[in-house]
Amino acid sequence: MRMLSQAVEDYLKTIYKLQGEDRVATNHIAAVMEVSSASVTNMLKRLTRLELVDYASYQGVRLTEAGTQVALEIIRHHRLLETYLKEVMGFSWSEMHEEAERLEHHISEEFEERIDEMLGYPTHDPHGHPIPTKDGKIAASATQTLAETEPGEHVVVHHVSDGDSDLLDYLEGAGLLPQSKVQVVEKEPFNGPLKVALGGKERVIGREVAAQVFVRPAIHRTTASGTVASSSAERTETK
Amino acid sequence: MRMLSQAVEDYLKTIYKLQGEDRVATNHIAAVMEVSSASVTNMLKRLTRLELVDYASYQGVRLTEAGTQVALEIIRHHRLLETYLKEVMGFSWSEMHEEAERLEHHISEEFEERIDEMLGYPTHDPHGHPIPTKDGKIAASATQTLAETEPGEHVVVHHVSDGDSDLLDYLEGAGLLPQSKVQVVEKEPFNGPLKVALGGKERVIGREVAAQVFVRPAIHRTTASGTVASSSAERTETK
DNA sequence: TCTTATTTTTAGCCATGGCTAATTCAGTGC
DNA sequence: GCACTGAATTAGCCATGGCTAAAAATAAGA
Ligand SMILES: [Mn+2]
Ligand SMILES: [Mn+2]
Ligand SMILES: [Mn+2]
Ligand SMILES: [Mn+2]
Repeated sequence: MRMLSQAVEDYLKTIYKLQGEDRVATNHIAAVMEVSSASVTNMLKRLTRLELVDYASYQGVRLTEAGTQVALEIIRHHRLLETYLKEVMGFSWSEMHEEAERLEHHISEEFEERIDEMLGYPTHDPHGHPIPTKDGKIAASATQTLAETEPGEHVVVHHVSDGDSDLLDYLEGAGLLPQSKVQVVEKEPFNGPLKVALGGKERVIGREVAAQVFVRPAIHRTTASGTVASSSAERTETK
Repeated sequence: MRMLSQAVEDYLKTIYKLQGEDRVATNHIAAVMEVSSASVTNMLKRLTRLELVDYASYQGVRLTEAGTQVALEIIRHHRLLETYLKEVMGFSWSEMHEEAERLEHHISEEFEERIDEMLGYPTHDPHGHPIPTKDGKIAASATQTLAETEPGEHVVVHHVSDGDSDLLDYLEGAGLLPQSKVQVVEKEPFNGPLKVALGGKERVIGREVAAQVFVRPAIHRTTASGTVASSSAERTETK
């Protein structure tokens, strides 16, 4: 396939993220990408010619298999870059995302390979999002949020929303990053705050924040030393 | 200044490299950049509107002070990136240059700052080319080549040409990289090969290769331990 | 079913940055 | 001073990817 432009790659990535079971609406893409609907229609026609999407006027759009592979390749770049920028280069949450958003379109396969190796072939980025493999497979993510978790339940943070970097700074301070073990102690009614226990301390967090924290049930097991360890069930269904 | 495109940045960089004392010709830029002369004229008009060049029809072009600063900023990115890609990420000579050529247009000031710091604020890239400072100053380079060096002269390799990566691989194997101490032993006439001494061994190299190796006279001094050390006179005139 | 509201597309415009072919300019030789 | 030649510019085209405003299609409500 001929070199794809940054614009084409960003459209494919956006469609990938918006498409669940059903087709994605023109206006939806326009809203997320902050461009006019007319621009979206124009691009969808070109993506159709490139056989990267399956599109019919007024019927919305879906990625073809080829389009999906391109989207996953870009997402792989993005997530490997974020991991590298944060772990190796010490970028903050906000800088990291912005930088990865640009560089994802400009690194070579060689560069991708090097950072993957330097990072020890990570499977998840700093947000806890799965990193697609080189051959375009991606692990499933957790769908349960901390806000939906019932008091008494023991969970492990799987991933956190990557939309708001101020939120990420807050979550980092609160210790609510991927791998953290959390227990919900209490939930105030009427969408009130949650009292959670983590790292031996109790802490109150708002319902909105809790809805951005995705969790998996913790698995309890007794270690050789007799202490109780827990971790999330890591299902790696590739869908 | 508004965000400049990759094309604009590459034109400025090319003009910077071509301009010595006098103005640069349209055809010269076209040849180096492998675009048509018409495209160059078109771009020069736009660069003029942006006040990045001083251009008059049929009279050639020169960078303005603003244009020079942009060019130096891009060259700084390029050379810091090359150093990082080679030293930290283990890229080869050929991959390194290609990668830097693209990434130089897409890294943030933050990224530039981080790699500068991680590298310990280097003054020269792996070719021995000076890295412009953040405030747009650049050290002078050596102008004498090994081919011009007379037998008996002791010199230190200052920088090597960065045009041909196969040549760079060869020079690396020959030990003719920046900082290497070399003595010309013999020069065959009629543009014949040179016999040089370096690292305690003698070696024969072609005149063409020697013309791509830039050197400075070695300064001899006696160390405390009695051995003789030499290094090049590092003049850092910023021009 | 018919009207209305919403979504989407079309039409037409613009900037960027390429290209080829035709023309114009500047310098050299006569 | 004039013709010639090579360099440079102009004219006119194209693809990409934005935009606004108008028109058309679809979905929803009475
Ligand atoms: Mn991100
Ligand atoms: Mn992007
Ligand atoms: Mn280079
Ligand atoms: Mn470049």
